[in-house]
Amino acid sequence: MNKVLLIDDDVELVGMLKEYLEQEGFDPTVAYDGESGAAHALSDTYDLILLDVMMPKMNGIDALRAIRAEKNTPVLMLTAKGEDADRIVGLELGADDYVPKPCTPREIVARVRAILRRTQPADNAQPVQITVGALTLWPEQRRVEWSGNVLELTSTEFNLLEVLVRHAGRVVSKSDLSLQGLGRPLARFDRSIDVHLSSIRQKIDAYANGRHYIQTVYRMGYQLVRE
Amino acid sequence: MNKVLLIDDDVELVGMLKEYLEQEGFDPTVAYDGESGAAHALSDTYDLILLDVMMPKMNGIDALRAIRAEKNTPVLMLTAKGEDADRIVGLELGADDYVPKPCTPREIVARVRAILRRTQPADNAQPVQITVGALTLWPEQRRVEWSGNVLELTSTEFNLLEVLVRHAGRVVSKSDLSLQGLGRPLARFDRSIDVHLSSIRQKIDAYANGRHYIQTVYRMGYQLVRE
DNA sequence: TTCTGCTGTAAACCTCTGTTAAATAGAGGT
DNA sequence: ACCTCTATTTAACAGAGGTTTACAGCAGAA
Repeated sequence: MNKVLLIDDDVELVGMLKEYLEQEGFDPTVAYDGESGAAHALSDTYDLILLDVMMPKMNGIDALRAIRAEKNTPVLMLTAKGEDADRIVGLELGADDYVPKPCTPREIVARVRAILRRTQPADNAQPVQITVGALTLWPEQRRVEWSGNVLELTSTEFNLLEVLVRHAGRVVSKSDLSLQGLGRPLARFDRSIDVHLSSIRQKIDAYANGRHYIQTVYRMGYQLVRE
Repeated sequence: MNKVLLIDDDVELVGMLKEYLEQEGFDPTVAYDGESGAAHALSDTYDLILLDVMMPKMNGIDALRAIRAEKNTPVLMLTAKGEDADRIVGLELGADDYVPKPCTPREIVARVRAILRRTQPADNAQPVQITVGALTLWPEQRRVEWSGNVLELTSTEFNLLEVLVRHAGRVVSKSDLSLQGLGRPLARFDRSIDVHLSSIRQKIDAYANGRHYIQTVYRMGYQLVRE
């Protein structure tokens, strides 16, 4: 359930929108001016903030500025018609999107969904970080560390190690390694996998003392041992 | 699904653009001259019309005039190089925007989205701003910042970086980069992508200290690292 | 043990990428 | 038309990365 902070002084709109958001499976919190809105935004963690531009006490621009000074929560601005200048200011300050008012709750929720889709990857998304023993691997950064030390791998070496890490503790056949790591089926006398594994091992050995973390399983493939 | 009418006699561009529009979730209809284009526009209801200026039978200006006589459908004009006068006329006649040719499908779709955002704020949700790590990109304004510093990119460099940003954390093949960023399929010995990437990297390196944010994945493509 | 097929690794070889510079193509101005 | 400025593509070469080769060492079977 996504927490949404709704900052707007239009009581009627807020009431309607809050109801609509609840109905659509969100968990909305409400603030009626920029000051208390910003306070809420900073004191709690929200998945998204809906922020009106025109408001008493502290307008949306200043509220956004206050929020952005400390947090990076996605913000969707609600702008009244013809506030074209504000639109640019809003964008420069780092609002993620804007909806021109007047608009229906349906339109707003569509935007909210779009932003959340971007900011929080769906469930089927892969983990950001995979750790096996002393080895930690970040697929989206193509980065590997062995107990804090960065391993300087080439891209193919990284691909192969990634496959092994994802199947840690199980034997991975050369055929699978070739398919997933090199992107082609294993040919009859192809020794590439062996050669790459050899160099990966050498790079790991620089930090691992003695133990062999990548084991060869005769005629079966390779396996990354998990502690 | 937004219905888009595409009126242009450039068969190659139309083919590519149609495909691209479908891919991006639009429902394109095609006409190859002004006369049949205007007929389509008047006989059916579209959310937007893409209209080339230079065409056989009836040019874009006259087609626009014919359409505007009866309908108020948003129109995006495609103008060839140096048709400066035509631009103004086009806008005076009530075109909503124009794109100077040559341009990539990507650029056109960005404009289409911008217009639809104004005319029907709901469905075509597409955030105004995309942030990946220290990098923030505004597709509609064709503007990029690296932690507050504006990156002065050329048009092609921007296109390529935009593609990478939209696929942040995943590898994008040179073939896709060429198609989406340069608007043409990758040829056998084409090194353009590499050269552009090199200069984008240099511009980023001015602000990034040491780390490589655009990684090369040997034989696969490039990947923008995601924090 | 001895034979056979598999694996480890270094080195040769070849392909791909990074980068700079030169050539080409456009756009704007005179 | 011609020149100028800028963006993009092509060309060229150095260097990094990947594959193949070659040979030594190993594992398992007879």
